[in-house]
Amino acid sequence: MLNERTGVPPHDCEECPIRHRAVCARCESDELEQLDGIKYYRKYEAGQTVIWSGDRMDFVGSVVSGIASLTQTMEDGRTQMVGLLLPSDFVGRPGRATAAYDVVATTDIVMCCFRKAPFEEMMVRTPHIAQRLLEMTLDELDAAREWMLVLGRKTAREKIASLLSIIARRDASVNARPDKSEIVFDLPLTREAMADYLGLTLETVSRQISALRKDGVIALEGKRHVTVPDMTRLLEEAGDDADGGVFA
Amino acid sequence: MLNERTGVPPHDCEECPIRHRAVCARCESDELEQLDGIKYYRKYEAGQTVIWSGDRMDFVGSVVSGIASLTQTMEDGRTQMVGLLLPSDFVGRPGRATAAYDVVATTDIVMCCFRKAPFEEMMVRTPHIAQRLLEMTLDELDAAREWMLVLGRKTAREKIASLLSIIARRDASVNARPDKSEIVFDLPLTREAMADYLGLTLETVSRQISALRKDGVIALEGKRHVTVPDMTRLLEEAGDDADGGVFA
DNA sequence: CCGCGACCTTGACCCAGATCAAGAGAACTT
DNA sequence: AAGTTCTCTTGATCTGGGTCAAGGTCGCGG
Repeated sequence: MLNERTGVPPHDCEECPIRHRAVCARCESDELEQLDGIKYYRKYEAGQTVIWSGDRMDFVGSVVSGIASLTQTMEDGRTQMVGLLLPSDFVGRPGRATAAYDVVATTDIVMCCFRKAPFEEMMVRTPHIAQRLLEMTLDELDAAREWMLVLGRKTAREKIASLLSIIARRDASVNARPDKSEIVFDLPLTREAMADYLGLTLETVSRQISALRKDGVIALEGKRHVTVPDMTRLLEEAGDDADGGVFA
Repeated sequence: MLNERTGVPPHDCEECPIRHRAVCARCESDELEQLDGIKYYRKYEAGQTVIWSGDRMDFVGSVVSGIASLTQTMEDGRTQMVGLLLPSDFVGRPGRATAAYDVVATTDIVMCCFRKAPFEEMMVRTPHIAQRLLEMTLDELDAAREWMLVLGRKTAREKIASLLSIIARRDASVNARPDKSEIVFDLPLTREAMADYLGLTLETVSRQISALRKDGVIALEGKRHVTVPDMTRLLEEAGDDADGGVFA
């Protein structure tokens, strides 16, 4: 659902009917057009749970605005975020009846949903869509495996730098500023959410962010507004060589 | 590529043309039949690298026998295994020109390969196959995310128990012994490979295996032959409730 | 039979990150 | 404006697992 590796921008609507109406005003006619009546928008507030793991899931859809997360929880309360859902990311799995993870709105979000049965019918009629879904799922798989390296082998500092890189990159693809080399964005996650994503505690997240600030790798205004003066430096800190890794 | 979550046995050939000739002698006529000439078998010895990350990859295929692994490596040598390829698991990604990870033969392996271009042509002609591939990719994605929880939040002991559970389960689905409740199998991985999969060092792996043996959770004969007297106990040690988690 | 190399085990010590604890901002209610 | 709550920071201390080091076991080739 997240698409860090390829970083496909959200507006490639011609070849991406799924993302169509959810994010792109340009597209006016499409297969999905015929689906009106089975398509609906839905809003959730920050902190609300969209679906609980194990629940019946009778829709698929994509995030229009805001950020949601996929989370797994153990009985004793330990939690691990397994995916970030940014605008244009797809939610739900054709052919599966129930949700495998909790989906939680991290900020206020709007989702564009399709009832699952008709969507699946359309998938069978329209091979194009199945192909596109396969493509997207492979992207998600790459992102998940990239993240396994982060979780298994990187230090806390590298983990933070990796996360900031990904967010910076996603943000940059939306708000391109070709004139200036520095990248500015707002962190869409609390320290706790970052910790859940990185397999750390929130205290460690806080300390490492402070350390990166102290070392001039990033600058902070308030708690959430981040400036990255030198992206190459941040990538080095993430343990990726500048042109490989997450940005390949 | 690995399929821990659903644990689909390797012989569902009627609905799984991809696995067809690679693993199942029953299937005699199929789309893939027509592909002879573009299909070939290949052997690798334990330790050999099948493909290097970044290399051009002009085939797809599946593992017939033996075990291979998908591995990522950082410049400084830290490595993380991101997938285990057991017999019947699929390798390669339609639509991608290069390999994203190193594929290494962990034991001697035989692979059944198809040249990629004709395979992709067939995929377009045969929607059935695209659907099946999507299904398999979703399974892999689930397995990868399951593993993110293991890497991010579990203790060393839980990690070992999780890995043993997965191997026991895969093995059990092949060599079902309905008469006895205890499960017996040979570890197909060195301590170092286990460490790379679990995000640990080989010393910690060794210590935790010793601890599980001392506590009667498993029994060892030699270094590789494992007996699990009580699977429920092992699952508890893995931090999964007995009927949830990896075995869901 | 011996020596060698691959694999594994165990011990001693150390450190990155967890845990526990205290408090500071900032955005709300009332 | 004062309280409340949510979020974040920072300090002090503890510990799980990493690191370094020293064998042990087994299979293989000479």
